[in-house]
Amino acid sequence: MAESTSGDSSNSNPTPPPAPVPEHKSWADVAEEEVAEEANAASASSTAASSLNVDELTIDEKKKATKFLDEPEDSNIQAVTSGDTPYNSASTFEDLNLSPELLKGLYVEMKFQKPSKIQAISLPMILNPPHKDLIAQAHNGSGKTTCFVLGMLSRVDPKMQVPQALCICPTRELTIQNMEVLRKMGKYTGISSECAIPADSRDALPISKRAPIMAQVVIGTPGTIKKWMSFKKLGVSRLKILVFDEADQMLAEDGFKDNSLRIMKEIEKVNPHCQVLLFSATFNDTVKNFVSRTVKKDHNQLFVKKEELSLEAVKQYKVNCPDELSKIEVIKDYIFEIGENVGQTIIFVRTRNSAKMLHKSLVDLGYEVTSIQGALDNEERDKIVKEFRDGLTQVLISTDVLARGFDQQQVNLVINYDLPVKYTAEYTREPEPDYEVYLHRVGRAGRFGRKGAVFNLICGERDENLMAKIERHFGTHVTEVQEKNVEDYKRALKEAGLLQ
DNA sequence: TGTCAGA
Repeated sequence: MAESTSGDSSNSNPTPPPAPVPEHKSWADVAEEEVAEEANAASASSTAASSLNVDELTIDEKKKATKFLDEPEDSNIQAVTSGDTPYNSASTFEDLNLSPELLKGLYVEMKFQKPSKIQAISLPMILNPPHKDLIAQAHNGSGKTTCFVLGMLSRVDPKMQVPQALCICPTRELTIQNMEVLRKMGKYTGISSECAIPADSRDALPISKRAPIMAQVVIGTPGTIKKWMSFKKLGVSRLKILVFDEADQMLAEDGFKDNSLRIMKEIEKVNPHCQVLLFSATFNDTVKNFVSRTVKKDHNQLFVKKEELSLEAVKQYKVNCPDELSKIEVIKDYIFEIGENVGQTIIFVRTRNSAKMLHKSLVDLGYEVTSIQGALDNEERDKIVKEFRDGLTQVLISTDVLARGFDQQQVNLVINYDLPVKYTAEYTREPEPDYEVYLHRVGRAGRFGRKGAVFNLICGERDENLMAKIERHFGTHVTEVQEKNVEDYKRALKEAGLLQ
């Protein structure tokens, strides 16, 4: 059984006996506290975690009193490192032995000054030999992308024109977004890259007639990557680093598990030392347990408590609506009316069809909105996202295609037209909220510590229960806004910092 | 049900 520095690896004492926990915990406090939890969770199945030693990473909080780029200073990230490889957190990008070209990209193109907290901790683990696998959880909008993009760019040997880094994302949109970051950051490196997503239908060449991929970095969606690999157009024998963005979804039973595992195994077969990075803002216990068995045994991991994940920057509200129609009225007569100038808005719906219907309803009422969902043509999807990014549209209706990762700083308002629900085969049971999706949706607002608000439109007892469970899960209170009370909405938006 | 694809 585990040896851990928390001193107690038995199940009998899940909470160490510390004094009353102060509001602002020091790193070490949390590390110890959580290690015990971790050990317990892991003990159920004898996983890798059970043989981990815990190094409390030496971060002198006081020395680092200056604010990190984007994360709450007191955010607690629990690090578990395997073996005895010591890692020092990086207080500057210079600490990381990056090439001058990469540094230039970071400072000039990205306009970064210093690593965010997750970057400071994870980058040494990613970049330093022996290049262990890493499972990393970090808050929404905290700079996860930079971590793995930097990892990929810095591992590529510029002299070899073959794929050396591969990143797999759940959606086309996230692939494109990540590629834009990579190209910007790697602008001065000369590293080549290619998106593995379905091409525009017109200039699509059959895969069998395509030249093999030479690009050094490939980012794409699972279907296309699998296809390219099976047609031997994407060689993986020289891969040094494999990244799963939104890893919990990529490895979830009802997500992309099969595809992801197939790709991972294929790579492992020819290339057992390829470093694997798993990044997400969320890892529920089931997935957490599974992924830690999926990667190599001596992996490192970073986790955040779920209570800490709900961004304080984003205020959460709920509106009880007597029926579906009144949801539309709430949106147009109150939220749109009062929140006219608060920035861009994303309205999340559960199904493709409701995206279409709500779009039509709002357009019929004279509002300029667009909508996106997976049934649209790829060209159409790209166009709608571009228009939204360019600020040509203010309101975007979306299924959960955009729930994760979509980074648009002007989005200050998120409306949950439908609450996210976990799909369960046993529909006899009462529905469970999808906590992870909820958190990801909320995270579309308040990017990089900006202000934001989310309105949850509740209809009926079922929704009330779901909402209550969400509140309980994250340990937060979601303020109710009276359906037809203008002042309530105003107060909410003021409180969120979106209204004078 | 939604996310990826393709028979």
